[in-house]
Amino acid sequence: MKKLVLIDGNSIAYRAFFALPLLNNDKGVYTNAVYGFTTMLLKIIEEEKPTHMLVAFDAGKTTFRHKTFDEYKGGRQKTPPELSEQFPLVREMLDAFNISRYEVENYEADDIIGTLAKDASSKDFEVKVFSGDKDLLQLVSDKVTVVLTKKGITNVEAYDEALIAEKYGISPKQIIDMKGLMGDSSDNIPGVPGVGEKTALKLLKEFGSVEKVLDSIDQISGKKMKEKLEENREQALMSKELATIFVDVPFETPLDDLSFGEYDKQDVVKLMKELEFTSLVPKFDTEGATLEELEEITYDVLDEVTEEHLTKEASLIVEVLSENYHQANIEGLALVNEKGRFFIETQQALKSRALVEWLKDDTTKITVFDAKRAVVALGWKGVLLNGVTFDVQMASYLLDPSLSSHEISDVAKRKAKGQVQEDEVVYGKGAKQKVPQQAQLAEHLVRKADALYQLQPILEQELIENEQEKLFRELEMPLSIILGRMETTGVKVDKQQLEHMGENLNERLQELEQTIHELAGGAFNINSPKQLGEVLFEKLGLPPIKKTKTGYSTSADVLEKLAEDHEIVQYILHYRQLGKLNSTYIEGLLKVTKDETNKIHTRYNQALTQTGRLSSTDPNLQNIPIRLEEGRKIRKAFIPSESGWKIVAADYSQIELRVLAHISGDEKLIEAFQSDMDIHTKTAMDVFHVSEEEVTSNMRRSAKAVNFGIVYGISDFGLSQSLGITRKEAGQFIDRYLASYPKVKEYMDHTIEEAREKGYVTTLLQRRRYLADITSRNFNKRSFAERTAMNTPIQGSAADIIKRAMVDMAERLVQENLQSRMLLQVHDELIFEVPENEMEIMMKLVPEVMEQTVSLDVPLKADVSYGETWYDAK
DNA sequence: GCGGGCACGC
DNA sequence: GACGTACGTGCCCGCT
Repeated sequence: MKKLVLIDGNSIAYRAFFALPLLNNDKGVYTNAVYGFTTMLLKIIEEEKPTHMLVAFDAGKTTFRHKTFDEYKGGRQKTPPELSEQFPLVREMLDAFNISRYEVENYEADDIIGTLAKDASSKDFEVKVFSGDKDLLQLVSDKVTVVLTKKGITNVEAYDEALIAEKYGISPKQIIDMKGLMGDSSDNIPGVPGVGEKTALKLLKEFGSVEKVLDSIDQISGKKMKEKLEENREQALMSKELATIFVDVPFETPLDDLSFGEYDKQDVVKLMKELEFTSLVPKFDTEGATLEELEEITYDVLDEVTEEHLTKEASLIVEVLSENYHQANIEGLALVNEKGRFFIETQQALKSRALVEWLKDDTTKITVFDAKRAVVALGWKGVLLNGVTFDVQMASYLLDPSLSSHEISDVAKRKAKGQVQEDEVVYGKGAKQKVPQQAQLAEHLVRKADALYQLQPILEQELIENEQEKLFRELEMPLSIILGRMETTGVKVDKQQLEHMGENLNERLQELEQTIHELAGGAFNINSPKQLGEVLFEKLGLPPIKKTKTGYSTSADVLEKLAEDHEIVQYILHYRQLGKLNSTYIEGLLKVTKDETNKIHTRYNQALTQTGRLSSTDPNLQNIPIRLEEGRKIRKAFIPSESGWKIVAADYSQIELRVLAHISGDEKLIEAFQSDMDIHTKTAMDVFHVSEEEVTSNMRRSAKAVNFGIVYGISDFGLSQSLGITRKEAGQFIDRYLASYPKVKEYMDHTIEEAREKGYVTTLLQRRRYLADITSRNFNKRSFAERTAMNTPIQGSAADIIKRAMVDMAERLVQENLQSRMLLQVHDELIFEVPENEMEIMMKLVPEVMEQTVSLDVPLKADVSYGETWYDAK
């Protein structure tokens, strides 16, 4: 049965406003009425489950009732501005929920509600009216219930005919007569003076209506009462008229257009967050699970998996909830293929011979989401997953790395395939994350697997259209397995070494702290930029060189400029340096080192960066210190996992600039690399027009900074910062560089042009990056997009190359039957652990594979070294 | 739990 | 001339 909920918008907003303290958010906007209104909405949606809904508002000040009685609603307090300013927000909230709202000149919300209640009852709707106003009770019928707020806003009472009879002893229609007699001070309806609720009810029970009471005045006992009624005959009739809800308001919209159900939950959450209704967001999310109308999905829960259920092609979910999938719990599995949709409980799955064999089969074609996660999580449980051929997350990432989410639910939504709830909705997040009961879990996993099953051909087609199929199949998919193996292998650390360094650092930090506090003339938290700023720039009166949003900048480049002014500064810089080492690297690494094995298992994110590089987390092993000797010593703690083995490290020399030489075709650059010159010296020669002998260390330093800028796409501003020169000088520098390498200039212009035409740039192996801002009228946005257009093919192609080298290298290790293991990748560097008897071959093989993995117009060069620790492999 | 400031790598 | 300037991760602080 259809159910229409009608809400008296003004009344509920008023109630909410006065029931709740005058909350405001941090922008100073009052939100208490919106908040109360929203909680009421959520409650109504949850409890009433309406199929149709409308919120009616009063429009304007005057209504047709004012023609009858111009003092109607007179003497009423003006709506406080703190409330009236909230009405637009209430409307916004309703729009987010996609709930109809209506207001019309001349009529009150009551009249709109009355009109619709009448119409809907005649069409066999069940109608529920929500208000704080007793007047509405006159609408009650066998089809219409009126819910009145009692106390606060969510404490309500539902009135049907029986309850009205019980409370007042009259029928709903007689509520109007009651108002006619007793009046209503809040609406300034006069009624009959001297007649209150008691008398009115008594009269109505006896005579039935205002008219009949007036016709029968002679039968009424009490002289005074007779007089009052006689004197106020007209006023009583007028009051009745004023209290009568008008049920024929012009309203064109067909009832069916008031249907409620589909709306964008994101919009609601966004608005709730804007208004800082953070407490409602999770509440809403869990309700959202039932709000979103998902079509039913059928599936089987398999207690026993047999060959019957397994086919060559399938989609698979191996649900790992923890962000870190190493040694993680698997919550359940789901499988979709032409035989059906299946959920398998984890324990059942792991002990099913048929399933485990199927997972191990490398001739199957399995579609998953985040292949590495599934393979690694199963791997830790001793189960091999070998048949993955399609990773939906990876496909989505390659098709457009700029998309902020490659979650199944988002990809499904984007491609309009499959109906999936967001993980966050099903599981919650943060500390409140938990696995739902099996039925809900099973359905969620099956829906995800089903979506993958449907998404796979679509994404595959798009990859083919983009000419990215090869990148996907031959590079990223194999690489994901290789990375998973590297992560699982882990890298061994010398805990005692770390602990020893930690003790030493702690001692020195204490001494430094004491010195700094003494020089500052008091104790403070050196790690707090706020407190440090106060000490340096207020207490000690040093000149503040730079400001941040929140106060003084105390960054290293600022402090370096102040080093001459006060002795304290050098100690602070040193304190910072050692503090960083201690907290991030010593304590940080010890925290993530596995106890039994003393190994660290990082995770590489292969579907994140905009350029195609990897990133590394938990811990990040791509930013272990190297520049300063003090920090570099951390690397002494990274050791081979087997005795007698060594660490071998190989890094590409100037891979980005070689890529630039190749794609620009610049003869001078190519020639420099073919003759294996020091590229920064060469750049200095070309930019400053001097011979090799004439290049000073300063010139080389400048040239190096320019090359750095080219590689990372920095601006003239960025270059000016790194060289400590003006922006103008930096700009001239870049111009001179481009004049020296005309083909580079051509490449830069060409790639920007291409980005403008196509909307994206590509790398050597067809990786893409879309640049929406390339046509922006905003200079900054456009400039940034242009630098990105120039830089991404360089950095991205370099990423392509090392990734391919990793795939090649993994293959060669198998081919050559080597025990050596690839452990880490740091953007242009690969780290291995190698047994003694393979040292000779690896020292030759690794650079060879890295150099030969692609053939460019310039040679690639990889330098290789080895040692007992990562530190020593230099 | 989150944003800001800072610092590490490439 | 604007206005904020390679990316990514993680620590601590200070606020909610």
